[in-house]
Amino acid sequence: MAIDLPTDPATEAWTLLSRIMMARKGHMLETAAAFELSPPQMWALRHLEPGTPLPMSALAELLHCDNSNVTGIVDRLESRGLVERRPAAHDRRVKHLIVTEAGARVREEVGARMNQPPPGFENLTPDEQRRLATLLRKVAG
Amino acid sequence: MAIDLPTDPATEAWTLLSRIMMARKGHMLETAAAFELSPPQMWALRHLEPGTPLPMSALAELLHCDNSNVTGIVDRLESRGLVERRPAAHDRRVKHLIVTEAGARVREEVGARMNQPPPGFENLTPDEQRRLATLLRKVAG
DNA sequence: TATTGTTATACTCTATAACTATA
DNA sequence: TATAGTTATAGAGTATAACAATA
Repeated sequence: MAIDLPTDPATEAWTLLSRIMMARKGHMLETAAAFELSPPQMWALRHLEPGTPLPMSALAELLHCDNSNVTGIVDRLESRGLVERRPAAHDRRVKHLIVTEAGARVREEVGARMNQPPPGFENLTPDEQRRLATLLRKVAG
Repeated sequence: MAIDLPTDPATEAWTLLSRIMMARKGHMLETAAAFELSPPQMWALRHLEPGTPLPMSALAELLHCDNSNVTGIVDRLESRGLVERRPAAHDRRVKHLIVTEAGARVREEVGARMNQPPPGFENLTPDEQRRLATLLRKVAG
C-alpha cells in the first residue's frame, strides 16, 4: 500500500514519518480548497506571521522556489486582500509582505485545521504521545 | 522560525512531524531534479512497484488527483521509457501501468535518496531511534 | 557592478467538461 | 446507463532569462 520497507531504526522511523505525512495529503488539499487557496498560496500564508513583515525573497526561500514565482503567488493573495506589499524603508528594492486583518483570520482557521493531528495519533496513550513529542523535538533540533 | 506553536501532546507531536517533513522539502526537490523528474512524476514512479501492474485510476487516487491529470504525467514517464501502458485483460477499458527495467533502476535510486533520514535523526541514540520507530509504527497503524 | 523584484516565455500540474471505447 | 481513460480548455505553479530600479 505504500512505497517501501526499511532496515535500520533511523531509516525505519523516517520512512514511517514520510508515510504518515503522505497519508495526510488529502486533508491538506481539502483544507486549502475549503478556503479557495492553492497549496502554495496556503503555505505562503502560513509562513507570514501577522506583525512580522517578510521580504519577497525570504518567502521564496521558505517556499523553495524562485523569486519570479513568488510574484504570482503574492499577486493572487493580494488581489484577495489577504496580504499587502510595502516597500522596505532601509532598501527600496525590497518589498515587505504583511498579512492583512482578513488574511490573519484565514491564516488562523487554516492553521487550526492543519495542526489537527491525524486519527493515527489516537493509537497512542497520552504518555506515549508525550514521549513521541519529546523524541521529535530532538530530531527537529 | 517555522509556522506555529502547539498545546497538547498529540498536537505538538504532529506539529513537529510536519516541521521535520517541511524542512526536508529541499532535499525532495533536489532528488527529483537529479533525475529530471517533476515531483508528481517522482511520486508516481515511487508508487509503481515493479512486477505489480496498477490501473491509471488507482494511481490517480494515490496521487490525490484527477484521472485526466494522470494521463499527462504517465505520458511523460512513458516517453522516457520508464513506464508502459498495457490494456488489462479482464476489462479492456482499464490500462495497467508497469515499470520498465530502466524505470525500476531510476525508482531504486530515487528511493535510496528519499529514504535517507535527515540529519536531525543523528540527535537520537540508536535506542531512541528504535523507540521512535515503535511509536510511529503505532501511529501509522 | 550586484541585487530585488518584475516581466516574458515555455513547460508542467491541476480540475472540469465533453468525448471514446468499453462494460 | 455507467465507468476508465483521453482530449480540450483554462488557470496556476515552476524555472530561466532579460529587464528596471536601487544599492
